[in-house]
Amino acid sequence: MGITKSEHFTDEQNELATLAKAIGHPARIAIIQHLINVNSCMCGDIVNELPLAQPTVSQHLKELKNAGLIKGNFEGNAICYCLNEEGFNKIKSFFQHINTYLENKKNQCC
Amino acid sequence: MGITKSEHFTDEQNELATLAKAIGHPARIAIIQHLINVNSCMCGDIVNELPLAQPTVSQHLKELKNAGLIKGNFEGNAICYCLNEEGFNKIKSFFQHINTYLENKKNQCC
DNA sequence: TATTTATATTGCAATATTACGATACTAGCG
DNA sequence: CGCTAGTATCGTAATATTGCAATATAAATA
Repeated sequence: MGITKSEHFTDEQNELATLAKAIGHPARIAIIQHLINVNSCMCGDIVNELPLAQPTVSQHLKELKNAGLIKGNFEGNAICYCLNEEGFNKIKSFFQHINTYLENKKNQCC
Repeated sequence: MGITKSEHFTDEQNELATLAKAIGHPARIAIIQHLINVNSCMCGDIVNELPLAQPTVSQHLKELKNAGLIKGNFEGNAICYCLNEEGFNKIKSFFQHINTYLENKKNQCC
């Protein structure tokens, strides 16, 4: 139905899913990578970096912001975007957990 | 349009997005967590663990499998699913890159 | 072979996402 | 104030995702 039954899952599961989903689009991956490359904060010229129209980029930025993966500060009439540690820290432990498990597993199955 | 302009992005960006997208659903997070918990491989009783109907679970498993995050082996008439290191390793370096960046950044902006 | 068990596939309805043109909003500048 | 540059929001079309009932498939077992 296109509707996710979030109420049946734990808060942690829903939160991790929201974060992963926000990352799950090539344009948003590109935005994250670009924010890492231009070490100092970037503003709206992210639009120039992407093959997408300004409203579309704006929408992607909004989703990353809502998920807590980036933050944006007003600087005059422009906006300075950068990565938000908080969001990434939340996913970090999830993947660390998986990696630890996979390292110890040693093909017990499959 | 619901259509992603994948052709405008790099293979790496598309691949990372596909992986993240596959993880970006609470049911699929739950499946991954369950596969970690029951250290030995699980079969179809994942269905019993989730508040979803069997066809829905089957569909989620398929998506995780297509993304390369799990694999499934036939064992008699049942199927043994487990995590697939390959898929997780691909995301690993992406997040490590981000973490290294964030650790060195020290609030230069925003 | 018929039955059971385990899983996948099909088909469809409901909803979500993606993309963009048009437009609105906001801050700085002349 | 009027204008411009930078962003956000609205509205809408196209497509994707989610979920499930019904059904198909496959292996084991009686």
